Amino acid sequence: MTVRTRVAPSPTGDPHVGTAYMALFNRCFAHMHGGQFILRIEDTDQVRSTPEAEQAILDSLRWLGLSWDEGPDIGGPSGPYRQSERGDIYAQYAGQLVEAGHAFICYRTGEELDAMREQRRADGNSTALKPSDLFLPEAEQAARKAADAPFVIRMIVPEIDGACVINDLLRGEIALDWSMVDAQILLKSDGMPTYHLANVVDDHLMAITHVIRGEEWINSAPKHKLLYQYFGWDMPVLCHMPLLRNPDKSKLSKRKNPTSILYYQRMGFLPEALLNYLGRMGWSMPDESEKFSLPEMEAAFDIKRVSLGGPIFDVEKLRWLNGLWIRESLDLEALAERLQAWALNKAMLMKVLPHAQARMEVLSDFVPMSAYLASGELSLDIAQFEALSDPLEETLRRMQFVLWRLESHQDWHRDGLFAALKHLADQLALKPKPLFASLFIAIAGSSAAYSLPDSMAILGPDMTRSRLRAAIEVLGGVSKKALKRLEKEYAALPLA
RNA sequence: GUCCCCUUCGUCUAGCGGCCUAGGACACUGCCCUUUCACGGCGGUAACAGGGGUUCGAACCCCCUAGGGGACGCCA
Repeated sequence: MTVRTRVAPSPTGDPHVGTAYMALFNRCFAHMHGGQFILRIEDTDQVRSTPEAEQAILDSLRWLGLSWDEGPDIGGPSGPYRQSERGDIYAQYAGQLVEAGHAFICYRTGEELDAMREQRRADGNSTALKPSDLFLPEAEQAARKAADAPFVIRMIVPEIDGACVINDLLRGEIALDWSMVDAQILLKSDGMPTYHLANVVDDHLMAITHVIRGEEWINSAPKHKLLYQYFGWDMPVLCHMPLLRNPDKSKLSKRKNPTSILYYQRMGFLPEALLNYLGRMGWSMPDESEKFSLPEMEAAFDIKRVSLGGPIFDVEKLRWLNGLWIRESLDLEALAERLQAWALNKAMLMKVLPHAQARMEVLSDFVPMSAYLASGELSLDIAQFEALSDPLEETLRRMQFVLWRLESHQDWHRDGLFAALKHLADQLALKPKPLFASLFIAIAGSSAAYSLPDSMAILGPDMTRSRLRAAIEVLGGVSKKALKRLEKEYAALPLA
């Protein structure tokens, strides 16, 4: 038996706890059956994927203590041939389907697709576009081909009433209407495969027998089943895990919660505890013990003990569990080592010292002036914001704008951060100084701190965002109504 | 809007037809321990979404309703 999990780099390059969650359960499942556990990086989007992002994922999974078996190298997009041959093996398979009449070449433009989807939605139908919707008259097809227009390869899907039955290891049979299944793009116009094609081809070539993935994939299972039929390959057993949730029950997202493994690392969670906590999400030990190690979990693992309700990621309980690990599983010596590895080390000092040196008179000055860089959450007081010259409402508004700006910000280095903040200040017709004043309090807990972009760069994206969110709460929070209004204002900001 | 999945304390969960007056853990809270704060110990508040069936018997099986979530991309 060979089990695989697929990990995808996030747009910002942060390794996501959801990835670790899936990897953990895949690993335990493989162990339960004495099989192999393969990790495959899904990396066919040339915009978001970078080698650094891939490396960050692998590093953080290793930090957690997860390991995996090396599967056969099939040279796909994330294999060593990535740069030179890119998606060539997938183009070959897609071409094979076209020849067999299971897929077709589609020259439809984005505008045409949008119009068709809009029409279908207006009619109260699903927005799934079928092959017959997409076919062009022969002359038009020939004309676009002659004009060298960009094209994609799409799969042929049934246009019948009735349902496709999928077997799920935990849920049993699931019937999904064919009407919801669209003529999925298999090969993009850049020649790279979509997830659906890559997924099926990879799993076949790597002899994968079981796939454990997130619930979000249930709806595309019919496409995958169809592809296996078209190719004449055996389909792996599917098992869909529940999705980790934010406290408001929506799918865990960085907009509402810190989701990066790096954040939890930086916050000072032990890898054992984080992994332990993930193991308690939707799963329990037969004896209901709360604290257990990876080997203990593997030894007791049974996929049938997965409960299907989407668990809310509760940082409070994670903290408690982490405390348990610190108290019960580390002696003083080990704890000292953990602290050094965490932040009390020379590398960290070298990052901070350039900013500290000019401000120090005695060595002991260093500790209070740098504490905010190592701290977790700061304890802020609304009085600190009241002392500023701006009204609280205005401070709150700016804080929210900054948070939104940084949520989509990718270049997490001092210059890029400064540029982003400066740009926002320009849009707001402000000098940087008044904008920065409240940010200093949010980020450093005081107006006396190292420079803002430097501080943010050292704190990292999730910690920075988390502190901004905390500041917004201290300022009274943003109601749903206010949020709508602010979103409008934010969208209407001049480009400056 | 269309389809799919899910539904036990605020949260994570145990439970897979009688052992349930529903158990454990976090959080909250009372007491004890303690020079403080934690830790630890002993208690407490708190849940089977609602309505119909099936059954001698239902948290557990079936149906309906409601609620939540997900999917509907040249993202994965």
